[in-house]
Amino acid sequence: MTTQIKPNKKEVTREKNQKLILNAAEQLFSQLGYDGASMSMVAKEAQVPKANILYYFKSKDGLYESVIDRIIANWNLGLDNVTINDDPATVLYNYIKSKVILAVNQPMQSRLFASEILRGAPYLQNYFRTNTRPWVKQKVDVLQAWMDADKMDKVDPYHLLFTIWSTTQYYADFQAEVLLVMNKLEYDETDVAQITQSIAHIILKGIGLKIPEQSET
Amino acid sequence: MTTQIKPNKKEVTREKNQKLILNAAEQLFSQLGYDGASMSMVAKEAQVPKANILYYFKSKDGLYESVIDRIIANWNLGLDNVTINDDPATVLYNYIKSKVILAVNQPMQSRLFASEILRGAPYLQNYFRTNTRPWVKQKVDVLQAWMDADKMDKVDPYHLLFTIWSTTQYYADFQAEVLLVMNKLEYDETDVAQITQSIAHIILKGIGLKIPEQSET
DNA sequence: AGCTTTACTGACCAAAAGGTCAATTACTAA
DNA sequence: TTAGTAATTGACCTTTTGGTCAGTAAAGCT
Repeated sequence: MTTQIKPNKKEVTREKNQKLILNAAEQLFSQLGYDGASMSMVAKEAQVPKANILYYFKSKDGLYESVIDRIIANWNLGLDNVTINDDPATVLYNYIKSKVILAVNQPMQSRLFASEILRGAPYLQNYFRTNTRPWVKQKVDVLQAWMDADKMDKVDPYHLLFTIWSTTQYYADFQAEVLLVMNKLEYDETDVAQITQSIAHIILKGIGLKIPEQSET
Repeated sequence: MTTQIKPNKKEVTREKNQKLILNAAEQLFSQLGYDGASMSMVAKEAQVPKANILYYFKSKDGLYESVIDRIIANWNLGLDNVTINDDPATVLYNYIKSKVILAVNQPMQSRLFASEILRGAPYLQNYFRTNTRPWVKQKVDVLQAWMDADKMDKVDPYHLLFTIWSTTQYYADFQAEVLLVMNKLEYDETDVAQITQSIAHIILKGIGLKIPEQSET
């Protein structure tokens, strides 16, 4: 008898409930912020007794951390495996494009991070230190190498990354403003292309690159 | 006897106290958000009885609105009196520069707006509709005219404005992230110039302009 | 000085917050 | 089955929340 994959009803329902709770919490936290969302709201939204949430996650802080952890787990900073041999224009164009798509289609997570950072990133500090910082360092090195090889303009690589992040995330975090200013109710199908085009034009040309002809993902 | 400018002690102290309260509230709201800051915190920070705040501002909402109103009153969207005859490079360079200075030196207000917009801009909707939207429309027209006159690249003027806003405000709203990633404790004197230079290089070149040699304000 | 009116505020309140816990229900394994 | 254990949750607790109000102090006016 080999150890079977026991279905274990307990674990199954627990995992199901936890997912339910985390989904509700993610939505509410991203919509109302940490202080704006209450445990009872989460309980109601997830259709689960409040005490159950506390039982699973110990505290509101614990729940919040779990929400953040789950997002991080599925988080892809992009630009994986870039090397100095890659073509900067293609790489950066695809990066911008993917970030715009994320911003328009899944703004919740971006907003949760944004409100976290606005408050000084109490829960993300560690993540930034141990993950983002090394990641950035690595990309900065590649960018610097491209610049040294005269493949692109010499600009501060950190600020270049911030420029890409800010311009793309803006459409998620400040969606309300963008829509109000443009007098729209929501983004439509053409917007992703339009936004990508505008940002890519400015940034790529801005660092001495050309938008690649046809870049398939 | 002409009507004198009566010093009126009552009004004087009231105004002084209100300013005290508004300052404290602005700081706390921008730091902790609407829900994160409580009336008693504001009272303590302003060194004023809580009931006094309620007496002046009716409710927490009222206080919050007053804070926002005061910021808006001193708000300058910049780019005043731009016309098609101005030089795009100079105008945009100065605009970027002034926004970076603001972001680095007075991030509080930017953050307050940011957290407001993140939540769907419940209190700013009206402002955006009646002020920002017309302002943007006007600038967009000038930008469009410059493009039509081949003074700069043809890009969507709305997205160009968003690009300028996002890149500059990023250093205020996401200061915590920027500092963590760059491994700094705070911005130093050289950062303003460095940031301005990087952003201006990318954006101006990105729309076919050159950074003006020496632009004094 | 005395009277009126407005400005203020300490004490209080109901509601909602996050969190605890004892009692009750499942499951599981023997 | 059934005993044992873990999962669940209704009721409850404390603290804090935004907000009220009756009483007091302070101007202002004549």
